[in-house]
Amino acid sequence: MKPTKTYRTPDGLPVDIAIFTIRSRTKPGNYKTLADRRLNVLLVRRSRSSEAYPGYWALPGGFSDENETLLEAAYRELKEETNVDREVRIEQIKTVYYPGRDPRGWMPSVVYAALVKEEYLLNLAADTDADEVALFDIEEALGMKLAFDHNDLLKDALAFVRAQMMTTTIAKEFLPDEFTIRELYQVIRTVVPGFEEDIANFKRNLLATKTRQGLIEEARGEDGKPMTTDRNSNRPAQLYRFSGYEPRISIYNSGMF
Amino acid sequence: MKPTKTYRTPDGLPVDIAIFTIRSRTKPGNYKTLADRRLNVLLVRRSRSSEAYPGYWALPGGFSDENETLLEAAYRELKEETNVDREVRIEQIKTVYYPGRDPRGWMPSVVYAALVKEEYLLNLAADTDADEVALFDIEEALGMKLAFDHNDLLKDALAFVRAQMMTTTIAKEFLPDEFTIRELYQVIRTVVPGFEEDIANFKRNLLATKTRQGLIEEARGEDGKPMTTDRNSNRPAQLYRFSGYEPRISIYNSGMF
DNA sequence: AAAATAGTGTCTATAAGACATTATAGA
DNA sequence: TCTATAATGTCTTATAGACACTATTTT
Repeated sequence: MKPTKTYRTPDGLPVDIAIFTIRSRTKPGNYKTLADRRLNVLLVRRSRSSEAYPGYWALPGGFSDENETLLEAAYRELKEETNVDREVRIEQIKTVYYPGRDPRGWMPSVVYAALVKEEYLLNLAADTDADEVALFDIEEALGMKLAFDHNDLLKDALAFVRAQMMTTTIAKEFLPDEFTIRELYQVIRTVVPGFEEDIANFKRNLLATKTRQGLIEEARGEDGKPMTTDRNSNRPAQLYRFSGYEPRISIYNSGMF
Repeated sequence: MKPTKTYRTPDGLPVDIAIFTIRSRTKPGNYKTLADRRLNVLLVRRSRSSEAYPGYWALPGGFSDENETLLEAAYRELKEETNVDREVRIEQIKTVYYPGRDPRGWMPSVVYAALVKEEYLLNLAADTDADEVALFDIEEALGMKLAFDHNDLLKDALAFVRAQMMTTTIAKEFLPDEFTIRELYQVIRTVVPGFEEDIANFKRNLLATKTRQGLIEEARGEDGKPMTTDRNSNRPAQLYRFSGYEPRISIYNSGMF
């Protein structure tokens, strides 16, 4: 029941944001080869001793104010930390509070995850203020002792992104509009290492069949000719794009519903 | 960036909860027949003119305090509204805030959904306080003008429950441990009307096959004999239970991963 | 030729979907 | 005999999964 009470207006709701990106590193070698991809997360460090966890790395965050939505606050955070101002997918993960989660007192947190293309983060260091900002391999970040309960929050955000990776087409947030089968495959595996498939079958499963819409389709130029790329190999590879079909899957019928 | 500021501690975070149940109504007639099932949601009405929306129906809600978790607050709400104190599945849906959502000022809300078995709600009226409490057919509730933005919150909670219904075994929250195929089918259809399958194929898809684990399995008594019920029909029907297998589905391979 | 990725082809078991039919029990 | 649900059976066809093989381009 909503008790009758007089409200003291709080200053704003804390918002923390796990900013994920996939970094590609081209392997050295005499031949063109597939880049290494690693899932990274952006962390910040505040050294001021006025902070509760001085010197600890933490998820970036701040206070939403009463003149903005929570999502707007998340975008503002993203902008402040990375100077990224473009169309970026941001998902609300969860809201947490439990007694003692912040030594300063009553402090809930609304956690968001942002999925950012690597290219958008090129000028990362340049655009942030005096605080330290860096990208970490996700495994490394999970192994660090982060400020507050940010290890838990990061774990939750990661689980969310993993689940989304398998059930939606967020893979596109980490890929250019046109991509090769192996790039897509690699992005999925980067986020969900357990995923493993025969590439040939993988591809066949994604293209349209007689009874099923395709998740992806061949990219064709204006002339109607198939588009290819040789960025990953000497032999040019067909480019694909997502078809726009977003299947809704179900455990109760093996098809879509 | 977390600004350095002094915190005024808020009173607590508002929590609203959409309490869903499926009500069965046995159809009159000379022969035993499948009960009608309807998805219902619990709403409350506060008439005090001190309220912001006096006389409007609303999702039950209240303030979490700094000595409890948000989930505990949701369970407390559930208990206060329905006197249900048992194992009930509660899911956090989302947290909302935008300027102007509450005329009284800065007022976010953490929204939960609870899935409650009908039997638990038998003594509903008896156990609540002076405020009006009632169950509404979901369609009816969506058609009403609810207090605040509760129409939106309800819609979100419903969408969440529908998605979960198709991708997890929450159907069990609305069923006894042992159920017939048609009961399960009916529960799913009650929540997701678009779902439609040939019952024979539906059943075959849920049982184990040579290459796939079963979602459900035949219920057998201690003597090893198949358990049946005649609650829906004159001819006894086989009872089933969920096997405990929770498939994780993916759009990238038609099997599970 | 070597290296690396790209792409094709084929075979088989299986299960999905459509549909028809039979069974059971009580009124 | 009627009503309602329960249960079984069958046929066809697509396709998932396994695996082997060929192709292309640059160094």
